[in-house]
Amino acid sequence: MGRPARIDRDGVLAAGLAIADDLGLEALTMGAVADRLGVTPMALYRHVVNKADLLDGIVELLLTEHPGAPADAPWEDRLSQLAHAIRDTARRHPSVFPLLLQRPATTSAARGARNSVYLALREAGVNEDRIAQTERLVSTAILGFAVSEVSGRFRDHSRRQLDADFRRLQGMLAQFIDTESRIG
Amino acid sequence: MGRPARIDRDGVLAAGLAIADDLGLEALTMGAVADRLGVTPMALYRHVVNKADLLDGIVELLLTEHPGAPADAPWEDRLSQLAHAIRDTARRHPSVFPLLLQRPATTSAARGARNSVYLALREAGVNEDRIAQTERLVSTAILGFAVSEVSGRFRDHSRRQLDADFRRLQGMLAQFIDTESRIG
DNA sequence: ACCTGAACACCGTTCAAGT
DNA sequence: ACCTGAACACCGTTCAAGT
Repeated sequence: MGRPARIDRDGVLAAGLAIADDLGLEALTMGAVADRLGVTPMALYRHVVNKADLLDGIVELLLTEHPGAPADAPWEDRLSQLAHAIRDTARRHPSVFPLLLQRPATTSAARGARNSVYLALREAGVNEDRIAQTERLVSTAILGFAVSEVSGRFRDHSRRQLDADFRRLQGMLAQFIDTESRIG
Repeated sequence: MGRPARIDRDGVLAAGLAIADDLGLEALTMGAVADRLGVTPMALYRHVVNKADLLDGIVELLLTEHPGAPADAPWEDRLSQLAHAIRDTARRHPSVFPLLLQRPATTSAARGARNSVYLALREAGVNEDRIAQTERLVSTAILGFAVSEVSGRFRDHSRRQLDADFRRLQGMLAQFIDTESRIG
């Protein structure tokens, strides 16, 4: 006989993300998530297979957070917007974001994000058989910077300085893409 | 009345690193470290203040692992050697290495590594007031790539492909430094 | 000075039992 | 179908006690 579910997977993931954002990754326990949902820890196991699955789901949330850039803007602007969106996501979720650099981007949300970059690089004139490699290097540089920034590696630097660093990083990547497109 | 110490801090850190290397970060418990040293977990607390301190110490070990590049080689070679040394360290310690991106590089070992890059950039002709920023971007790109590689983000790519990516990354950074040196 | 035994609060996870 | 109570193995950490 069915009982109406009081919690669901999305709710569990959202509660977990909120805890990590507010209190840090080590405060993200099954008990804390359960408390926030008004339920016992054991109830969570119907909705996530274990804590690793919970973490995977939370990281996946980050990828679906921002919509893709408008397709009509010039590719330079779209790439720049994408970079800023990544940086903003990192700032909103400093505890969870670093995990993005540590798992294979094989989910459909990850593929979607990657494809936005592919489209822009194609439009930039990068040769087809160089696009995947160029995307890896560009994305890795942006992610690496965002992780460093939100997890404290640049703790001693001002926001102003980090903004300047980020602009310079974007300049470096633009130059790189430009060179790639000439190799064609 | 003194009793000869059976373990010391360096031994504790080394044992911890070995466990993380062999069995992964989640196997790195106070109990596992103690077992490896033939001692009870409580004995560790005389040599590390707590588990966070143990982790900090282990990460610090990574920085002192490889000696600086020979100072007489041309700066391009020194920078390239440094990049390869970082990548090698990442491969030797895939579980612990990602933490490097997540803490402020304020220890003396970190300062030493950073200074090697400063020297090379100065020799490359980068203007003094641009050197620190250039170092941050170059180091972050290398670290970000190395972390991605060893923690599974590029799981689906062959070693051959990743070697090619790394070469391309170094090319991008060389071009960047070249541009910086022209701005002078 | 250095290590241990006992003890505590907490954590992830299971399983049978309740509704 | 969904949640809970009881239970288990494990974890980090403390403190007083042993040598």
